[in-house]
Order: sequence, then C-alpha cells, then structure tokens
Amino acid sequence: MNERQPKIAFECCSPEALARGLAALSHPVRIEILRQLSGAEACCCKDVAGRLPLAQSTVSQHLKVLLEAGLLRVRPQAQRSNYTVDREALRALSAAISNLLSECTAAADASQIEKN
Amino acid sequence: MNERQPKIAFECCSPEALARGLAALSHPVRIEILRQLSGAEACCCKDVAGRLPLAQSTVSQHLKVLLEAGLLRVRPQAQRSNYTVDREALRALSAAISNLLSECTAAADASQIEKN
DNA sequence: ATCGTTCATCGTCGATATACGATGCAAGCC
DNA sequence: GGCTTGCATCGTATATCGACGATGAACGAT
Repeated sequence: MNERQPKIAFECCSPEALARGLAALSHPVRIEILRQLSGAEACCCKDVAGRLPLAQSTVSQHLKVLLEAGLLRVRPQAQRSNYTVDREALRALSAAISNLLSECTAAADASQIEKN
Repeated sequence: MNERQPKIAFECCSPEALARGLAALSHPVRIEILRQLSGAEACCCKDVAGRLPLAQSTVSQHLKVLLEAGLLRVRPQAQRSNYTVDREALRALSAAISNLLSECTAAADASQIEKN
C-alpha cells in the first residue's frame, strides 16, 4: 500500500539534505528536546517548556524545526500535541552522518599514507 | 581572543559542544569542502574555490569555520595554506553523534514498548 | 456558555550567518 | 627592485535564526 513512511523517507544523500538534518540538530536546545522526548520525561510542548528556561512559543518553534526536519512526529491528542521521535529518521540520519565522516576519515587515511 | 584553540581532542560531550560541531557541518558547502579535502582533489583554498561557484573570500571563511570547529588543520606552506581534515576530530564527532542518536532511538524503543 | 489549558502562529527585535568585492600581506618569480 | 599568486581579513548587504510577548483557535471541564 502506502510506503512505510508517509513522508519522504528521510533523505540524506545530497549535501543539501544532509545539511538540513544536521542543521536541525545543531542547537543545544533541540538536542535537549530530543533527549527529553526520547525518554519518558516529556511528550508535549508544555512538558518540554517546563524543563527549560524558555518561553512556550520558543519551544514550539524548536519543535517545529525538528518536525519539519522529519525527526519528530506529532499526534494531536485532546488539547495537547503529542510529540515522538521518529526512530527511523534518526537512524537514517545517524547512518548518513557516520557514512560521510567515515568516508572522509578513510580517504584522509589513504591520502595521508600516500603523502608520506 | 583565542583563549582556547580546539586543537586538542574534539570536545563533544555537552549539548553545546556537540551542537557546535554539528553547526560546522550543517552547510552544504562545508560538507563538500570536507569531501574535497579528504580526497586528493584539493588541499588549499584556491583548489576548493576553483571547484565551487563561490568567491575565494567565501571559501576562506568556510574553511575558517571548519578550522575553528576543530575539524581541520592548517599548515602554511609557501604562499599556500595547506588544509587537511582532522581525522581524530571527525571520528570523535561521528561517535558523539551516533551516541546521541542511538541513545534516543533506544530510549524511544523502550518507551514505545511500554506504552503498548 | 464560560473558563482554563495547551498549542501554533504572528510581529518584532537583536544577533548571527552567508555572500561579495576590496584591500593588504607574505612569499616566490622575473 | 617590481610582479604575480594565494590567502586572510575588513566592510557591507541581505537573509535567516532565536528569543519574546501577544493573540486566537481547539478542546475539556465546570
């Protein structure tokens, strides 16, 4: 039927797509939010905001960034919005990053050896 | 000004430090620069600039960002500046990222199971 | 129906990022 | 000595980010 991922399966091959994923992660608050959501500590905007010295609107914006990067999913539930991490997307991003970086280190190893 | 040059052991434990490393990577041009430097394609600013549709000054700034993030090393050589990727730093960053993301996916797995 | 709660969005503001050309410096070449 | 090359930095212009308060919508509770 539908593909397993309703959204575009996390795209991280092109430098642009990879950079987008990295940009979403490259803020301490968003890292902390990811940690909170992945634990049982928080699941909605208010919970997260209650654990951070930030206004609710600011947290909502960070959640939006993570959501648009495809790293979170949201399920409206009563007045709340229930956020969960998208494990598949995180795995894909992690793989893409370690792929990039291991390419670089491997190639660097090779050229380093050549130059010696 | 330069109190502390991040030459030594890439620091990526705190969310702030990790976010700094990710921010340095989160630009398509800088990803491309890393790729070029890690191959044998380029090693100095002019080489990189010659392969990108960017001004030399812009490339120089991107190199500076990567340098200050501790992902590159530079060795002045004649008129050139010889840039090389810091393999140790890349490995440390890669490890820190995959550590963060696997923490999140693991925790998410656990809480997902609990909730079912 | 009214109130309280939760959230997303808007407008704003200052800070930062990204790009460029111009300029100056250091090193090699004539 | 001049000239060229390669680079970093400065100044500047524009765009985007990150934060806030205010506001309105959606919904449950009273």
